[in-house]
Amino acid sequence: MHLRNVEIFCEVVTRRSFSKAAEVFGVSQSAASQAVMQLEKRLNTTLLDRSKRPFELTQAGEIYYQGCRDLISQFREIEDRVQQIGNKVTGRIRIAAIYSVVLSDLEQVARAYRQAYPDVHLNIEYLHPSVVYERLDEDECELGLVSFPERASDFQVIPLDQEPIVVAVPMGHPFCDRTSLQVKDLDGQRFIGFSTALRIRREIDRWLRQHNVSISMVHEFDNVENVKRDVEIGSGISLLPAPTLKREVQTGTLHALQLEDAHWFRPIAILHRKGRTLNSATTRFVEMLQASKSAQALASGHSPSFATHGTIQAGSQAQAMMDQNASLKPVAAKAAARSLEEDAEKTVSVASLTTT
Amino acid sequence: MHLRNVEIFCEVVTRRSFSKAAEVFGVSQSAASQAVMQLEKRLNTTLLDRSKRPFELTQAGEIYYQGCRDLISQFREIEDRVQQIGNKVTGRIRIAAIYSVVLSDLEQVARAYRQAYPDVHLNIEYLHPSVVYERLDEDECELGLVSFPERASDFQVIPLDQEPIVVAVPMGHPFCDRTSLQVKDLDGQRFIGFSTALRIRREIDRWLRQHNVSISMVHEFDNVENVKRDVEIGSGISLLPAPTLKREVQTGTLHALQLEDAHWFRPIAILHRKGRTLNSATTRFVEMLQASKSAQALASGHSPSFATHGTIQAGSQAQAMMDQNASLKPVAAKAAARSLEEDAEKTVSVASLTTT
DNA sequence: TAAAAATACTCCATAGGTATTTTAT
DNA sequence: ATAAAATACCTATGGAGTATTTTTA
Repeated sequence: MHLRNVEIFCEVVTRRSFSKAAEVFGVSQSAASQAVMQLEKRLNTTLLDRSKRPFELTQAGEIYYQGCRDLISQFREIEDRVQQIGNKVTGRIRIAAIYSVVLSDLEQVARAYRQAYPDVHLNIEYLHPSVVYERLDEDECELGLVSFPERASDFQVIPLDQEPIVVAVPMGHPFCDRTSLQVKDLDGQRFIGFSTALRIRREIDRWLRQHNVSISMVHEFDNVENVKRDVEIGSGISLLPAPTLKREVQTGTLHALQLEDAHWFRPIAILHRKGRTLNSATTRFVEMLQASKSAQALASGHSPSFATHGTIQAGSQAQAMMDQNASLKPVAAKAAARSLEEDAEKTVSVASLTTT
Repeated sequence: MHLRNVEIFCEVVTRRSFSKAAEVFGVSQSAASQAVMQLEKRLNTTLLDRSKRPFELTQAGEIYYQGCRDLISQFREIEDRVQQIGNKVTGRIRIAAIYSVVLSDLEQVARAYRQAYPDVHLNIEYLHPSVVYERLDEDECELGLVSFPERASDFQVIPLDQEPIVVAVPMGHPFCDRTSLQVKDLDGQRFIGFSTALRIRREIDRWLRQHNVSISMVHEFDNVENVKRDVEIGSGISLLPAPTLKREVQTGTLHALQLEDAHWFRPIAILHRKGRTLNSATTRFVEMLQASKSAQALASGHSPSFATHGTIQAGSQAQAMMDQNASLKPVAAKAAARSLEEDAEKTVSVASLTTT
């Protein structure tokens, strides 16, 4: 009996889907189906009630699932402990990130990480904030990447970044001539914003209120991509975290303006369950993320948290912020090279934890 | 990665031998070797230091073994819980019995059990008493069968039987004419006995002393088979538990005589670790063992513990005691038949827990 | 030298893929 | 009608056996 079948079963159950689970493990839907059927054959029981869609767990399935979930994570922990002796990094990291975490950033770190630790199965999913918290709650991911982290008692919060909030304006907008604005300039503008369900919207509302600025919210979206598209077609302007505008500024489809007299930031943080000790693979990923942020800060000549200290930079700072990522690549690449050398000294072929 | 490989690895470690472990799992030595090597390949580590004989665990191997041992028993427990829903009995029972537990008895129950629960992997080993306790201590067996159970605080003691002690005499011995003896008749006899390391020897010594009978111990052995052989060739007589003489009396190579004025018994008990809750397979086995004893008692017209109540039977009681087993067969067979029917109603092929 | 484990080589079972059918909404 | 899961079928991998070599005490 393959332990992998048990893993697949658990994934099938948590995802309530064979195909989704199959995807996670990089196998065909057929394989996932067969894996579960094999378990059922071995136990001579039916674990899932397939007469419903989505399927339901049978009593046996419930017991099996509850038991095996723990078991598998225990097993992973043992394997991790063994690997630590040889300073090897293997295992699995599942990351649940909010949509608006700058993809290029995270993906760049991920690429570097995969190169540095090819034996780690790294999986990143971009989800709605509430789903990210769900995933963490259900122990279905090792790390969560969120903005405005809620300080729930059972999550460990690791601050990662403070993203400056800048003004996004469409090309051709009167503001385009300027490189920075005052908050009062925003008064009376047509705004594209986030839906009130999102924390960032509530923060922005609060900030504007504090500055006695009133805007007219013409459109609301629950994700940053739609906001940007709407700004691009001239529906209005918006307040957005600088890094989320990187691509649009580079391609010249949007203009970003710094606010001179506001120190508004979107805090980004890494979350993980307090109960579960992070395996070394995950620890390394966190370190790499933090390192990439420090490198960015260094390159742009300020600490990531400079704003909280009130230092105000002059000139086209918003622009500089958006170019931060340029510095990441060499740093990550170096880390990757070093680690690969280390591995090469000891071994040629390294079996992957989850694919063998 | 097969979970079975982990099981094999653990067995290899506890037995400190690939071949022994292979035997336990009913596979070739080669397979056991390959199983461990596969784990090592997956972990990309060496778990065993094979440059020593017997091999030693590496640091990694130690960690892996310690972790997996628990894990596997947890996994078994989960599977057992799942099976209990369908009233199915699967799993593994490893029994460590002392040499002198009447083989025919235990083996008959085992045969009936295997028929009743074909999906249980039942393994019985006959060992020196001290090794039985070791096995229990190391959690390397589910049940121990011993005589004169030590009441260690971490073992649960289930009394199973009280075997009457009878006098074994060779054919042609003066006692052969008689059907029973008095204790005083033993005075001055040449005796074949157990080595003083065995509890039964110390008990017999004590009994004889209490009756002011002195014998001359001419030979000592640490197992009952040698004692019997020595009595057969006329070296002397002996005091032995009645059931151990069954075969010899039937084949007429030895004579067994009851003692009229002594109520000497060898208590047989089942032991198991208090920590570990018995799985249902093991519980059933215990029940079947107890049932077989009750059936014997019924057939021979007395309760197994009758002697403790002082009832003395007349006539060739020793003979009757030795025929007890005759009644076991039908009872066990019936139980087997019933259970097979039950299973047949639900399923045709049942995968074995440990062989799939 | 003897016993135990590793290895070479082989065969067969089966895991898992693709393509298709079945099933539940 | 559609999306998802089960199934049929096929292939390639690898699990496990026998026979042999290697290794350690």
